[in-house]
Amino acid sequence: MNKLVLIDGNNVVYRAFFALPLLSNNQGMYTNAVYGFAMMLMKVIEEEQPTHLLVAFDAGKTTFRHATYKDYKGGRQKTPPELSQQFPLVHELLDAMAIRRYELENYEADDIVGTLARTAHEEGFDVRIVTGDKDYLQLVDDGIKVSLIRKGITDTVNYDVDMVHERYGIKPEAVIDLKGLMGDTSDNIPGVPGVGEKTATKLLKQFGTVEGVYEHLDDVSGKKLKEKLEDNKAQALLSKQIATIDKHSPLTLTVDACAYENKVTDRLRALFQELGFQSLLDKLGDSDVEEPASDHTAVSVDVISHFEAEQLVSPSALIVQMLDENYHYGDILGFAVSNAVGTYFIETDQALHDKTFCNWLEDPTMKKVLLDSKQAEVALNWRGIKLQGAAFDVRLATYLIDTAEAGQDLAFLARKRGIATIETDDAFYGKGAKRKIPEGDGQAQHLGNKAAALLQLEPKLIEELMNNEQKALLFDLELPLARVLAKMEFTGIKASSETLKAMGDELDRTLNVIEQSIYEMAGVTFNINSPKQLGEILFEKLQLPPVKKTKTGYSTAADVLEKLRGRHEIIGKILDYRQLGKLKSTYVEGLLKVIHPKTGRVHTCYNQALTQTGRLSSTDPNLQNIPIRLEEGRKIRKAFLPTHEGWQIFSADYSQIELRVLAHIADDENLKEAFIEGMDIHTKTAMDVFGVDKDEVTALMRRHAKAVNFGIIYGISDYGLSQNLGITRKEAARFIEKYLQTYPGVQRYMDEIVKKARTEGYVTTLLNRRRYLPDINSRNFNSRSFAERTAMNTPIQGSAADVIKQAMINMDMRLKEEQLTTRMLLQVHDELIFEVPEQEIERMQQIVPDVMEHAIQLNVPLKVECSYGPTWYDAK
DNA sequence: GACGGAAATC
DNA sequence: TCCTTAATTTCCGTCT
Repeated sequence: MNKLVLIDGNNVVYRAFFALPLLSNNQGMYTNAVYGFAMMLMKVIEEEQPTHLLVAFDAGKTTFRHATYKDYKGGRQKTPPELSQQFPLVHELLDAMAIRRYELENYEADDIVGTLARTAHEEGFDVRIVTGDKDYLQLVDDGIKVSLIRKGITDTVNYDVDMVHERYGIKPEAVIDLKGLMGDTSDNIPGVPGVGEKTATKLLKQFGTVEGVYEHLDDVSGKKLKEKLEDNKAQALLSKQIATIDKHSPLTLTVDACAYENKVTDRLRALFQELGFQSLLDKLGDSDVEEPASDHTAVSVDVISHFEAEQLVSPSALIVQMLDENYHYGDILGFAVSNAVGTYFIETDQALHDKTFCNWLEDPTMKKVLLDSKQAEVALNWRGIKLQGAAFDVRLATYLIDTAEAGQDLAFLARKRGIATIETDDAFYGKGAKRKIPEGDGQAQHLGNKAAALLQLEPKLIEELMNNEQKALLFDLELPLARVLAKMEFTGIKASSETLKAMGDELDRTLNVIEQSIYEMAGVTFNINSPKQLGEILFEKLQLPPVKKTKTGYSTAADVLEKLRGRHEIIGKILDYRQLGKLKSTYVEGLLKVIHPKTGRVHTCYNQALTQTGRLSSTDPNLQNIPIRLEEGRKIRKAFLPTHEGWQIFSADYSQIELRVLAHIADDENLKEAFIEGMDIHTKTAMDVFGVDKDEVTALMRRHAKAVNFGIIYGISDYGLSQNLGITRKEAARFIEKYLQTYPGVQRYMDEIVKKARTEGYVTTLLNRRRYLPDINSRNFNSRSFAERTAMNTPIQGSAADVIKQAMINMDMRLKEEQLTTRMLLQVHDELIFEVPEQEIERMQQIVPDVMEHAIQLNVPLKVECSYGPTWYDAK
């Protein structure tokens, strides 16, 4: 049987808006009404399994009802802008779900619903109406049911004829009479003053309709009531008329046109992603149910076995497709090229043997638009091809425009800019274990689509960058940096598996001993690595006092255990076990797995378009968190060596770069002075804050000053500082106050940057990197506070990232200019690692500080400290 | 396969 | 009254 579901769009969207807190996505768009509406839709579709579906909206401000009664819906509050903004999104949602929406000039949603309900009912449809408006109950009939939203958005009561009778004591068609008598404040319908639900129901039970009441007015009991009815006859009849849903409105669509197929489209996925609806995205489930491929064949793709020179013009978009995230190891699945001449797909083997194509790849005058230029360059490098002419990188561009877009699939990036022709890689190849190349030749089309989208995206993205004043940031910083990083990654750093294995054996022996003593102290054997089991042992069996809880049980985090250290000797053992276990599994075993079998080197992947602050991140392996703080861990660094005998590992790190950047941005005289005078910054802070002379600064004072300095660049809270220093919150608050008095420029900066974030919605770094902070005006204290701290921190951390990125580019050029054989290997946020032949050490000690300290001119000096040794461990 | 807890870095 | 210090990655155990 056919089933039609009709939804009063306006009503449900309103309901959702007021039922949910004012959510927003990462771009600051309000989304709560859309979210609630989507939830409701998905629930109804699942429960009702409709064959036909329509969402009706009110059109414009006036309807035929205003002609009869000019105050209809008068006195209503204006729609808040936070809500009206969301209606276009609701429309987009419905389009993405391929659900019919409809509005009709002069008519309200209920007239559309009423008319369709009637016609569909006559055609034998089962009809279900979803709304929060009780007026709709007048439509209830055999085969027409109304789901009335009670509270929230998904809590509904289903009304059939019996249910209406049970609740109101009248037949559904008498609902209009009820309203005629009692009125409706929300629609500004007057009714009869003094008649409420009780009286109205009683009257209708007796006389059936409003007209019936007036026909038998004499039989009405109660003198007062009779008078009131008499005086307001016209108003009662008018009210009934207004409350009556028009079941014969002049619709321009038929029930058939509302046919609905429950399909999950890429477009919907992309929209949910854009809106940040992760939970709904998960609900959509796997992407097996896809749009028909025909939607993705708009681009005509030539599958070729070799290129003619005329087909490779400049500029061209180039897709170098891989499946494996790790481009050092992964296979290239094929290439696609799209340009003014056409769009082409070529298989990997044929491409790599095609002279014309390879020459084109290596020709710097032939401009290429890429999705991820570093990935392409490194992958080709492993195949002996030196990619040149990488003129544009969509990944980097979109990252700069909005860091929140980091890691989005090309399909999403393109769709957002009106190019809706491609599927996501996850949809096309499948994700996780199911990832594979689909049967048939669909891949050529998919990659062709991607290349064509890249080509179209470039001018749009350049315009967006221009509007943000970020063109220089892309073309003079990130894009050149990608070339430098590609080289560093491909070079890799030599790692000794012998050293690692020896350390692993040593760790195993120690771990075994500790493990046994822990079991002995506990009296049982258990899995020490399981926080759950460990919690039970410590806090139940051994009766230690729990300090902190997690969602799932007792916290056994290091800072918690540290507080229990004196209570039981097992605590120290557990901390040791944890520490060494981490070394063994992550660093010894982890690193052994990623030493390249052919090169004996470790090739990390830097993610240049991920962090919200502009820093790089490093994966496979992460070489930015190799231990250094504790000696046991630091030994891991002994496994990292220079390529050649007699060479050195050379390390150069910025001293206090973030505080220097803060001094510059805040333009604080006192803080600047400290750096200009070359003082120890923490001692200087201690002097200023405690008002003592240099030689009066105690170790404790310096430690406190250091903690405040550290906290200040993270956007401090008094609570945080008190935890860190083990002092009371009040004392911490006084510290901070004192600090900000000492450095009034910093205070001014903190105030201004938060204000700027509030008005502009984002903050920027020295080189115009941007971070949006949608939560800055949130009513939720925590979200807002977090956004405020982020506003203070991001310009500092991000500008420091700008500085070192510029330094890397300059360093790369300088090495070339001076024709050195030294190679840059790693970047660890404020530190660069090189391998240097003995005879170049002296030169490097001059060049590196020079280049790094002058990467970007600040109004305080930058300072770089260098060191070197036969292994990374010794470069200290 | 997803999630939470823990730990490593700057 | 809440709740409370930036940014990451990796590993392990547990649950579905």
